[in-house]
Amino acid sequence: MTKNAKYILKIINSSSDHLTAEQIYLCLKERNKAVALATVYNSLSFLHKEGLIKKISIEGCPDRYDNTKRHDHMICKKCGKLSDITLENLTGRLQEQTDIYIISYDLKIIYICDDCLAKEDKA
Amino acid sequence: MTKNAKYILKIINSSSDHLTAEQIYLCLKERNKAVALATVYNSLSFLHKEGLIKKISIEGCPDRYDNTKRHDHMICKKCGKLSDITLENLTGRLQEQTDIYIISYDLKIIYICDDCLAKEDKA
DNA sequence: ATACATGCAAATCTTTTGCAATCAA
DNA sequence: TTGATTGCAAAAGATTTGCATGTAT
Repeated sequence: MTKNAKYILKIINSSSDHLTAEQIYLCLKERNKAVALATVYNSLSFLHKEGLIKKISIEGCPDRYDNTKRHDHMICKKCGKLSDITLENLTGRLQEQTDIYIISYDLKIIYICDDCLAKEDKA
Repeated sequence: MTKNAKYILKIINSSSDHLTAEQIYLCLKERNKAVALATVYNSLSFLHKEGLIKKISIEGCPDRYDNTKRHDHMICKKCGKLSDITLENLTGRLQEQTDIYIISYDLKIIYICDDCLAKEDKA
């Protein structure tokens, strides 16, 4: 694992946001650890391949990177905000419904966040 | 709804595959309904905005377009093949676990398809 | 006549790659 | 010294946009 990959992993694991490659790049720069954006992408690919980070693809947005602690995601239909949610043993519940062996899953719940609900109420 | 959008919607609804914009473009060409790829994208955006089609984003692949009949997806971890699966009232089950009002969800189950399992067994 | 739909090319954005320079074992 | 790591620029691939033209109401 390279020095840069380590920094990046640390950033991802210590952030509660879901960072894009660009944000991670800027974050490294701020900490005076200059790297090329291409190197960030390369390191992210490596970390992802090794299963050390999770990659979240959302249509129309750059990919986001997340820690691997098990949790699911919710996306606000209005503003696109991404937040975490943890559901109880969903793999088990899914597994009950199919014979196929489920390795893992990727769930995004679509909802409307409180901010957007408040805005709607006003209108 | 424009003429092109109608054709495209028909193609998506009558296909059991999950087509990319490019495939839809080629499909139209075959049927002698020439359109520009940009127009396909524009029509797809429109259809998606109107909720008439579903968009599936998978990392590293072009987006795929799907009919809106409720069903979920499985992705083979090895070969990336995308298939359909229908789960019983998952929204209800999810809703039991959270107070947030769930509009819908997007689930991808990660598994290993039969073909890839067979290949693994041989090796 | 007006507003929308189209085709084409060019622009954009994210991500990957090639290659030369650098670093570490 | 050898091979991996980096930075930079350029390429690649998917999607969007600008604009001039065409079409339908």
